[in-house]
Amino acid sequence: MSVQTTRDQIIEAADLLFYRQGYEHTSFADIAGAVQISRGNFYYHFKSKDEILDAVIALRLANTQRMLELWEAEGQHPADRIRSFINILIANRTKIMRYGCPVGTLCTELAKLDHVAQTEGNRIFTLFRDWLSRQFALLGLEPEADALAMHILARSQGVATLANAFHDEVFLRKEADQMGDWLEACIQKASAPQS
Amino acid sequence: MSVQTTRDQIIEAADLLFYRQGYEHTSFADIAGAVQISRGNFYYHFKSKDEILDAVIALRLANTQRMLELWEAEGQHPADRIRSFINILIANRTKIMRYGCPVGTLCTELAKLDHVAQTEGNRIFTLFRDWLSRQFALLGLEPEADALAMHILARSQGVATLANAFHDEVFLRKEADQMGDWLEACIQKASAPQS
DNA sequence: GTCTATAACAAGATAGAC
DNA sequence: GTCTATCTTGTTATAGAC
Repeated sequence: MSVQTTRDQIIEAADLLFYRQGYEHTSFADIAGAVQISRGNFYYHFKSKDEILDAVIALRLANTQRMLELWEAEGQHPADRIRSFINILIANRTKIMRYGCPVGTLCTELAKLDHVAQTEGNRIFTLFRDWLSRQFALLGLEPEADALAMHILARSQGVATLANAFHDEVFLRKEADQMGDWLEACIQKASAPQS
Repeated sequence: MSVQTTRDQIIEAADLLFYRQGYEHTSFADIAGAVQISRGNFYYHFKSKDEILDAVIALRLANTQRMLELWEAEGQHPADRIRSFINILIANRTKIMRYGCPVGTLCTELAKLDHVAQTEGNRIFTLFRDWLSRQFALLGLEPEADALAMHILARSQGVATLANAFHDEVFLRKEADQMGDWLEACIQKASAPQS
């Protein structure tokens, strides 16, 4: 791991705490404790708590972008890439069952707080949405590509919410499988002649 | 409207505020302001904020129970009853787009706060789950009834989350329609011979 | 100039005594 | 019902170390 500036450490600690405890429930004292610096020292790096949130969202946007580009490079077929998306439910199942989806829970919280960063937070969703939409378009499902992207995005959100509430891994795996089946049906439909 | 005790007024006001602003972001002062009583007087009725939360959850449990019994009485066929469930997305679309699903957002917040009332809050989900499961069983989908209940519950949660983030009514309506289609396919499958 | 720690601030919270 | 106590929050001011 490369050398981290104090600023980066703050952002990283805040990122983790915002995910685990929520934005509002995380105080400067919490972050300061994690980074091992004094509370007041924060203000050399950030002018306000909102600014830390902005930085965390920017980090998540960058990380998401990078992940999507990786999936794009790794998956030859668009269907493989969409499977990479479905697979995050499995790969992150432990965290999801404990803390929910990082994107969904943040956007939900910001909406409830009527926070100014709401729009910026939703851009993480938009990143997934547009990327998925492009994959479905590549599958030849052009006119409905965005609706299909929103559909699978919603499915994953719902699964995360219930897996979090019920701490149910069997349910999570079963639903992920069903999303895979649904994808297969989409591909079949794309390669079938127009009805 | 019948006469309300002060206690009932507090619970009702807290119920609304917890939904709109979230539990943690709602203070005693907020509730007191809504009910037009002094902060101290509140103490006569509730010893702590957690106690108000318990009462709010109890109210929501009772209201949900009543609603499910109504759907059961109104709908002759189990499919009609499940359609009543799907229809709440449409009926409450304005609130959902502004504040999300009352059940999902509360359970998500309590999970993040690691709150003691988490288990009690999840019982609202369980109420829907068991009721839906019974309806699917009545449709003759016995062994998979609970999985189907969880599936449609997850779908509705995902739709609420994304409709809230994107404030997209068209999406919400389209997904509700698709849930209706999915239900039809379930019924078909139930009446078809074993494969 | 770069970074950090300490102290104190006002506003807000819950809790509770009277 | 009023009034207070105490704690925590985000924030600022200031002073010191590298």
